[in-house]
Amino acid sequence: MPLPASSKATLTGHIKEVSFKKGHLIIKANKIDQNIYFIKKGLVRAFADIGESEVTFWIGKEGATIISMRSYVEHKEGYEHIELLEDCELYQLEGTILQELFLADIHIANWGRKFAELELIHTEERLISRQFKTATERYKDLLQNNPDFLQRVQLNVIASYLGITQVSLSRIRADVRC
Amino acid sequence: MPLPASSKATLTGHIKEVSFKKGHLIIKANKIDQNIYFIKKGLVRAFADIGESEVTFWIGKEGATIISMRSYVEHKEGYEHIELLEDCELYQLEGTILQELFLADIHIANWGRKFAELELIHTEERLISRQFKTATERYKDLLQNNPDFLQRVQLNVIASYLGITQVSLSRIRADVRC
DNA sequence: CTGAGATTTTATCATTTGTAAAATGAGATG
DNA sequence: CATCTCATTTTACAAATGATAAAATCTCAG
Repeated sequence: MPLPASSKATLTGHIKEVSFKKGHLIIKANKIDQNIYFIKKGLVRAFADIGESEVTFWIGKEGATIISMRSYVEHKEGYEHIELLEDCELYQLEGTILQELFLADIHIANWGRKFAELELIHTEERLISRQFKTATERYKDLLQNNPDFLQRVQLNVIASYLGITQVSLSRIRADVRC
Repeated sequence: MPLPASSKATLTGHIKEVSFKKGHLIIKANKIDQNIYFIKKGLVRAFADIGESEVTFWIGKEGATIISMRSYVEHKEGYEHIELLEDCELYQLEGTILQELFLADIHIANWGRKFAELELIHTEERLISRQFKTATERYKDLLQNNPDFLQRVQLNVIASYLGITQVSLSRIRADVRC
């Protein structure tokens, strides 16, 4: 979404650069964290605790935006942890400031709208593909669209992201090789 | 999302009421349709053609908003058909007008932002639940949250919406009865 | 280099879900 | 009422995936 120079300056004026080590939990579940981060360098996953286990439902790399969805949208406790899978350099923007900017600057409001809309399409497409594609097809899609994830992310996380067990993923990988 | 009276008046000024019969395809896949509809009365589903079969990935009733997601967001051909499951009364707003209003009225821009954000949370939660809940749990959730869907929607559509076959759904229903 | 711990793969069996076809039910129509 | 059509359920069998445990492989500090 294009932003006029003045709005862009307003935004960047409130941004500071931060970096964290691999393994750091930048956002914790069941807390309100309205901060928004943009990944300059590194790799990150969002996961939710489900009873004993955890479900990874999002992986982001350079260029992606990190938020606690429910904190950002509804100012309530989020359901996800966000963990750095690599050492990361991030741009940080305080959520409270962003909320004010949304109300003050129409270009920023539309930029925020576009962000949510694009994420929405992306999530909806994943939901649809989950609905009719086999695990093997989903793996191949990942291989096609984000081959670097396979190099950079542990397979148990990939398996969770694909909605299967690690053992199933291993079987699929063995099949695909042939 | 609260709207000041003036913005609300602007919006409603551009709205017209329309109604269609059950079975009507209000939005067709592979076309650009930027219109946005609000359901006053009735029931609607969105589905995508996948080879021979179709995947229902959204069901909306009174109060819901109907759009062709990719048309609305990216002004490209949408991937979904939207079909009326009952006779419907709808409020219609032309997409091109709405896009102009987004750029002209900051309150409407933020209203549009909020809409996308809430849809996003809802879709993400469905994706997560799809990732770790069994088909039986998803059926019980639907029973809990939208019991009327079971009365108003055919079971083959419900099955598709839950991401299972109609046979599986029938098995689950037989189990749940016991 | 070596060994401990982490990660990945294999093997086995149980369970879930899919496919196809038949049986049942519920309405509509003549 | 007889029949037709469509929706739903049931049955039988096949395929995919899950659970568990064990083996193989990889990583890296010492």
